[in-house]
Amino acid sequence: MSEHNHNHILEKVRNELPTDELICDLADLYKVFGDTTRMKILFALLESEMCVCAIAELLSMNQSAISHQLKVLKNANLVGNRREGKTIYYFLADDHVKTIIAQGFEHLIEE
Amino acid sequence: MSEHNHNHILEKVRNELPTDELICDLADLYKVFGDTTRMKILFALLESEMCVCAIAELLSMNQSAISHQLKVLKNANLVGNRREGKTIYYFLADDHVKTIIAQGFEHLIEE
DNA sequence: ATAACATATGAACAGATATTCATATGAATG
DNA sequence: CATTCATATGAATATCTGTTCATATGTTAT
Repeated sequence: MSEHNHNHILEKVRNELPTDELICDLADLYKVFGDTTRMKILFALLESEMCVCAIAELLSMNQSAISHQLKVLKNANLVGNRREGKTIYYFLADDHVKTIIAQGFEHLIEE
Repeated sequence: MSEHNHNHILEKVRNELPTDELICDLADLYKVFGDTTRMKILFALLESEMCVCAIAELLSMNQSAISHQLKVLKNANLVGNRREGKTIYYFLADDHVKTIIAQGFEHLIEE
């Protein structure tokens, strides 16, 4: 245990930290963006709504994998879906996806 | 394999998809935000630069865990550090951290 | 030089996560 | 109502990830 006295800073920072719950929620949200498959799905939906099997074909992955990931995206309220007969179309839920991705982009290009 | 014909959409979307490499880089960036410990560290640094042991004390975690996570943050160019004698201070590398977190926030509060 | 302190690193382990396979649900159609 | 098609779901598995422990590096002071 260190006797280093950073108590001033600690107190200051501690008061400004969000609650554990909020931090968890935020981390959980970003976790959703932190997977290649889901990121590809989001990019695809950025262009057009798509049904599950079209996404699967696009990414050359099996239908089950895509379904599982769409569920994750839906739980995070990043996508919505609508039924049309047998097929279910998925689409981006709101514009945050676009802005969040754009922000990441900007960070990357600055190296 | 489905005989459903979504070939029009597939072609359209395929042409707009970023390269696998870019998508991977983006996912890797968000992965870094997708962990509670790292998120807490980022929030702390948002207030003030801090040395490793101060962060460890703040989060009640051992020094090694914090060091490992700081390395992850540094590899993603999200934090930088400077040495002052024995102690090493970490700080946010740029303003993207702030804007990326803010964007996630906005999504959360909209439920 | 040696001791003490701050941080970094590597190996090991436990817990989380993505994909696959098999199967279930649910809608349309003959 | 039985079959087919589109999607969803649960269990199993293999991989990845975060933390811990032990130890190494590097700096300061005696």
